[in-house]
Amino acid sequence: MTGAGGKASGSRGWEDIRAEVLRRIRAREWAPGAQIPIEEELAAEFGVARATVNRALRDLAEAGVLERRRKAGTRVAALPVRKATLEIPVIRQEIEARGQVHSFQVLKQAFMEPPVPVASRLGLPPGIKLLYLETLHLADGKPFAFETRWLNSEILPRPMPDFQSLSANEWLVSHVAYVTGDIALSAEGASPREAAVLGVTPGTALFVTERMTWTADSPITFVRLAHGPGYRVQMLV
Amino acid sequence: MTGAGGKASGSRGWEDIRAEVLRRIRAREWAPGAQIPIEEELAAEFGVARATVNRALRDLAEAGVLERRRKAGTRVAALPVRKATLEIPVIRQEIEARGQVHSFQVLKQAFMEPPVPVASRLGLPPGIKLLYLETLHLADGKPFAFETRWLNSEILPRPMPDFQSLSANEWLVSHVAYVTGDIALSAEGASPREAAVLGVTPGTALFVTERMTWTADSPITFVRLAHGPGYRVQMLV
DNA sequence: GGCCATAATATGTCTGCACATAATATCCCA
DNA sequence: TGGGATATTATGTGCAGACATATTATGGCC
Repeated sequence: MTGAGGKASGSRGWEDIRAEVLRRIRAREWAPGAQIPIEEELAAEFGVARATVNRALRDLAEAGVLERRRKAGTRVAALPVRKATLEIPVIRQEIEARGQVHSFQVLKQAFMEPPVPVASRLGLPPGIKLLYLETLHLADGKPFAFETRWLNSEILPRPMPDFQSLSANEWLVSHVAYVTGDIALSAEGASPREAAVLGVTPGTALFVTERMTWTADSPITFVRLAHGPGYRVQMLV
Repeated sequence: MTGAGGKASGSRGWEDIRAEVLRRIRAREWAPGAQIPIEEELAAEFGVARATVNRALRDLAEAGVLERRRKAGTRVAALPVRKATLEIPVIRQEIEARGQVHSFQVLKQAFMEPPVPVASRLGLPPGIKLLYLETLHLADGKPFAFETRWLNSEILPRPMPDFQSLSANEWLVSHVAYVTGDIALSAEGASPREAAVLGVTPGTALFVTERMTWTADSPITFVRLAHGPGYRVQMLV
């Protein structure tokens, strides 16, 4: 058997169950919107415990293929929301994964009042000062991404980390671990400043990611990354 | 109790266990890279079954917070790969979710040989003909996204669906359910054709998504969506 | 000392049972 | 007939025990 310690007959582990359910959905034996048999029936049919069926169906529900509700049963999603998982590595890893060498330059570092939109999205009162950093990330010495970051200095230890030698990005992931946040992706024309830093002509289409992160109690940072031409984000569905 | 039928003492369900583990990680009681106690010890400590601890730790591992290997044990991810989940709705839903009205125009429909890169990425021999569709999606009558699609006509029923009245997008999700695929996101300057169709000036930064989808046996479709200025993709971490 | 077979170990999964919970169906009474 | 209390039901979660699997650690052999 694939997994464990019971009987087994035709199908084996929960992944086999999942595969078979998926096959029936694809083959339209179970049409979109239709209800599928209850866990007990499936367990009996496949000759496994209900927990095993539950594991398989739960997995498909997480993937958006099934919709489950107590008492109401399980049905095939009518308009399935496809979900893709994006893995957001640290920039250094991203560059090294391409076989290139990562380096960076801190172009600016100062305590400043953030623009109102940044402060309000971080949930901070206006007038408070944050650490502002401008960093250029290079891959094999060529501009890769331009980072502008507002950082809540409350969370920094003293003495403050030296962001000239360790990027704020990496300091944060390894010292303020496991925050929540949101990400926005967009396309924007390069501003004159961005164009100059990245070595492109103003107006060039840049791939921009903006991230806001916070812990339960306090806001951490707002980052904007402007990626040079040719940057692509790949995801598997 | 939160969940079920056993003893219980301090902590209750697997979500409480997960929360407590996460708290210890955030509090640096368990540092990044460090190994955490084995499931049995945690189960004893929390007064739950090992399966419950397993559920909690598995969930954190899926989220990228923990790294688990048989025999090697469980450790806190040193450089956590943050994972964000992107939900890809059908365009109509996306527009309607903004409170706007969706409509679309099919600008072109023809059987053609696809460009070599498209054919090869779909795993098709050169020279085969595919259905090519150009569609402009509108939100409240204003250009929203320009869709160019190559569609494997083998999978279409005859008579062919009328893509003038039902977008290929929606026909596919409800008739060729649950395919796998990949997605690429990028920023590109508008080509003259795209600029004309979307009503912007050439070179304007467009947010481009390209999707390739296939079933186990055969390729389905390649779509490129060029979104007008201001388009943003939001994700939660 | 180096290498391969073997033991040890932590996680992965399954069974069978039980109770919890949420949501729907049903029934009863005004 | 309407509406609220109650029964029913499918999923959600838990427990204990067991076996499976992947790795790592160990030991013996040459």
